[in-house]
Amino acid sequence: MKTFADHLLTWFDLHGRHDLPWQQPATPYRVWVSEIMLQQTQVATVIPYYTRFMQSYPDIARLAAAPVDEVLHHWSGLGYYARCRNLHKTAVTVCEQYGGEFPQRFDDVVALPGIGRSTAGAILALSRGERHAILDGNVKRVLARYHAIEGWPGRTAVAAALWDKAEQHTPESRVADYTQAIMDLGATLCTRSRPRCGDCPLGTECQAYASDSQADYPGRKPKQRRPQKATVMLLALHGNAVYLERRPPSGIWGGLWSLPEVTSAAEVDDWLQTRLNVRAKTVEPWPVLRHSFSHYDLDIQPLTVRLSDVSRTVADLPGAWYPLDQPLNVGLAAPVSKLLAQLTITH
DNA sequence: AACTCGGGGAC
DNA sequence: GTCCCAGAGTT
Repeated sequence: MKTFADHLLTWFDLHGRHDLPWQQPATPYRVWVSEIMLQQTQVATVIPYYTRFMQSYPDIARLAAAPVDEVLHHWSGLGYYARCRNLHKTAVTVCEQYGGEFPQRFDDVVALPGIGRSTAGAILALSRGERHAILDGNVKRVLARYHAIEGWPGRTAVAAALWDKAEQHTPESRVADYTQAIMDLGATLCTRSRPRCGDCPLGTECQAYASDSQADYPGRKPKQRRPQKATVMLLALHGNAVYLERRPPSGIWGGLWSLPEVTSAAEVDDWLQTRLNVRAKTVEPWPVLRHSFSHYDLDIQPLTVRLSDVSRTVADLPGAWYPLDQPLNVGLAAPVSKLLAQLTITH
């Protein structure tokens, strides 16, 4: 009697992905970085970031030694920036507490910041072949269909049922291949829309396929309306430089550099006076830029502000002036990058 | 249990 | 436009 894993492994040898950048070699460090980048992020999006990251930080010691701002610069545009700060924090921890060798015990791995149950399992399974289950978006979809598990996986009971199945199916041998195999199946064949069930090694053992109800699994998240928010971003110009401030570590775009914000155009003069101790020579509005997050829409009103005189600017500014003609070696929020790029063009 | 955290690919 | 992606941390 061939098991779930047997079918999957046979299929994987022929049709799985064997040439992803983090598979050669699949060291704990390289797998770890890939797993963090791949959290809620598609493979095609990650690959160029991963390649650049590995060129700059070929080992964990180099990552730990780098300034967090420089690491965030490599992450800029990838989203979920807490992942990056936790990555750097973990690199420092591993170098200081584990002598630069990634820990091998599951409890030690899952205790590291940014590494949860699934990511810890993936690291140990993929890089060391240890028997641990994973439960990412691919595995959830495959197992929800195979066992016809109803309900949204975000619900605790549904997630628990899926974890149960994930543990049960994980084989004793070839764990690394199996882990890659079930992800590959979900990514290339058991896709969210139009799954290619005719080519699936699981065949009619899949309960969803057997009842032609693939589209019902996994259950959808109950949908909610996105709130609308608005802000005003100031492109405060002093000669060839623009004024940027670092955002607080928590909250949206945490730790990134961004344009200063006010709640309305009427507050611009006030802000310039209190923060920079200057007045505006000209204020020029740009077209509103809509930036959509998964949980709200943000309408950004950019204002170009030319300053009358910056010689009296207060000494201990919370931000800094960045020359527009030089590359910015810091993390920038995506819409801020867009605005600065346009600003550079129009100059 | 619900909320927060990004940006983009696929449709 | 919607949905969701190799999820985790906070409240």
